[in-house]
This record gives sequence, structure tokens and C-alpha cells, in this order.
Amino acid sequence: MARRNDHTREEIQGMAIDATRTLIAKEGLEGVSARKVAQKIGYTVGTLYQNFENIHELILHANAFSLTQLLVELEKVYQAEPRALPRIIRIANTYLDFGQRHEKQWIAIFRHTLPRDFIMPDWYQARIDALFSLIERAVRELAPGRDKKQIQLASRTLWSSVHGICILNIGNKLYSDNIATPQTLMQSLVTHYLSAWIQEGSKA
Amino acid sequence: MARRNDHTREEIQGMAIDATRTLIAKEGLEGVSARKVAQKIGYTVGTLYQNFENIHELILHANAFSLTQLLVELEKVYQAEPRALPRIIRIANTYLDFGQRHEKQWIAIFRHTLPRDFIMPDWYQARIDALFSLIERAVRELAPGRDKKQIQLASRTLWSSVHGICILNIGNKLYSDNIATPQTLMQSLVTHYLSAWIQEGSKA
DNA sequence: ACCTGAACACCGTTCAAGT
DNA sequence: ACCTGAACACCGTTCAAGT
Repeated sequence: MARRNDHTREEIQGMAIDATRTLIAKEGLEGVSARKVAQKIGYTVGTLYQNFENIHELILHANAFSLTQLLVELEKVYQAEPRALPRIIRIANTYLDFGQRHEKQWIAIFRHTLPRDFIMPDWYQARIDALFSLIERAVRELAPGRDKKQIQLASRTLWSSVHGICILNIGNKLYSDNIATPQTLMQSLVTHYLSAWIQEGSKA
Repeated sequence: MARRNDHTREEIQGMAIDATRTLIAKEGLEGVSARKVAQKIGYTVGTLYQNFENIHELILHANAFSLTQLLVELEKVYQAEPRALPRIIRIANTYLDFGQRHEKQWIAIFRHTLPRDFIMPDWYQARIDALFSLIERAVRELAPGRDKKQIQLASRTLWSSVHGICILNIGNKLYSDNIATPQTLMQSLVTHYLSAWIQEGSKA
């Protein structure tokens, strides 16, 4: 063996990322291993390591794919709803819903940790930034009078909180006795937080 | 070797849990392995597995210890501040602060995942319950007129959100440009959410 | 140039064998 | 009864050797 040249570098990378995505979707982050990915694409681990620095880079590519899917959904909702308050509520619910529909992929994004010396690639950071910028836009249109710092503070606070509800929803130890659905919590969070925040702004 | 009997079963278990705690504090959850723990206490892996079902049980004991520390701090704050609103704000800040002071331990609690077939032990679940019950008490005293379901909904919403801010604080990709400290976000969340929630209650 | 497969240093877990 | 240490089936990662 050797010198097969069945696929270009780019093809092998694409196949490996796809295989990683499938593994995450089926078995979760823990189900991913270099050997399994290699076997799935018909090459050996050695080849995998000629195409990726390490296993983290591979997982990061798979997670970036999920983030892009999420971003597309959120942008669609943003476009579909012009009214500022219903818009941000729908965005929060879409975020929550995405986590429920793609549970394994969602967990893979937030559970995966990079080694200390690993520098987050630009193409990954860009997706995180896009997510926060979408929220910031939505919050700004809710209160156009506020200055940039206030908008930033509110959108980060709100989104950390929305994220917290999503996280504890997936661990789902919390809503044991079908008392409160995560959707109810989300509704409670967004409406209460924002109504007080808007009111505070109209006073100034 | 064999038949050393230097320590009782209970002593070995205690030593192993301590060693695990030390490993988590120094190297994080990823730094824990059965072989390392065994070596630290002067026994072999075999002995470890006669005292614990698996590595997860060991980690759960270490995490339960951290949860107890956290609970003690929160209870102290609860006792020290009788006014309902300042009390819950201080509890939220203590929660955030604990996560910052014991970062590795904190991450170990929320990052550790059990195998699907592993049933959460009672003594662990009890600590989680105690945490939520403390928050629920604090929220109830803020609005004694509300019925139980409303209190539960509000305290779960609030605490998921508080938790979300703590989580994203520790990943700390978010507050890159020292614009907003996590304390500022926490303040914004708790005051806005609760002021709207209390106001809603006084209308009914 | 491309790919392999063995090697290294690790995992969690089990269990026959020793005292 | 208590403890060991080798074994099994896995990891991530590297690299000499083959074509």
C-alpha cells in the first residue's frame, strides 16, 4: 500500500469532517476517535494526522458546521419577524429548540475543550462572533436609543441566561416533575428581563 | 505482596477521594485517572476498583465535596443578610465568585458526565436538591404572596440564568475587551429579572 | 509524494494468582 | 480476605518504512 491518491487532500479532509459529524450525531462527542474516523473514511490514522493537526481540529470543524446550521436558522427567524420584541423571543426559542433537536451536536459544541496551547482558529471564532452579533442587533432594535455599551451589556447578559436555560434543559435533571417546560422558563426570562430593561431606558 | 491491611476500607476510600480532589484542583478533570489516584495513595488500580464501582463514582465523591463547600458558603450568606432582595443578589454573586475561586473544581462538577446506565446516587442528588431549595427559599421570601408553582418557575429561571453567566464567564471568551465584568452581567440579570417579576406579582 | 502500520505512552476495567 | 500485576481493549500521536 501507499500512493493511492484516490482523493485529494481537500476530499480527504471533507470526508473526515463528515465522518466526525456522523459519529457525534450517533454516539456523541465521546464516540469520536481518530481511529474510528480513519476507519470510516477508509484510511489509516497516519493519513488523518497528515490532514489535521490533531483530533481537536477535526472536532472543531464538525462543531463549526453545527454552528453554521444554527446561525442559518437564527438568521431566517430574524428575517421572518420584523417586530423587535417578538423577534428576540422567537430567536431565543429557536436557540432552545435547536439544542433539543440536535442534542448531541449541541453538547459537542459546548462540552468540547481545547488544550491550553491550542489557539482558537479564526474561522471558528468568526461563527461565535456572528452569533453574538445577531443577538446584539436584535437587542439594539429593541431599544435604539441606548448607547453601544448598554446594548452590549444587555445582549450578553440575556444571551448568557438563555444559554444557561438551554444547558440545564439538556442535563434535564431540573424539570423532573413536568411542572415547568424549558419553553416556560425561556418565556419568563426574556419577557421579564427585557421589560425591566426597556422600562429603565425610557426613564433616562 | 498482598494482605497489607495498613488501612481500613473507609480509610482507603477517603484517601482516594482526597487524591482525586487534589488532582482535580491541580490538573482539572482531565488530569484524573485511576492509575494516578492509585499511585498517589500507594495502592494499585486493582485495590481502587475494590473500593469504587468505577472512576465516575470517585469523581462524583470529589464533586460532592465541592458542592458541599459551595452550599456552606451560600448558607452563610443567606444567614448573614436578612433583606430579601440584597440576599438573593449576594447569593448570586457568591455563586459566581465560588466558580472563579475554585475554577477547576467548578468545571469538574458541570463538565463531568455519567455513562447512560449510571444511576445518580442519592447522596449526590441530595446536594443538587439542597442548592435549588436554597434558591427557592430566597425567592419565596422575596414574594411571599406567590403560589408554589410561580416560585418554582421563577427560581429555576433565575438560577439557570445565573448559572449561564457563570459558565460563559469561565469559558471567558465573551468579555474579551474588559467592557463588562461578569459581576456587571450578574447585577443586570438579577435586578432586571426580579424587578419585573415582583411588579407582575403586585398587580395580581 | 502519499500512505501504512507498528510503536509509544497512555486510558478504564477485570481477574487469576499470590500471601 | 486483601492486594497485586498482568492482561484486554481501547485512546492520541509519531514516524520509519514501503511504493
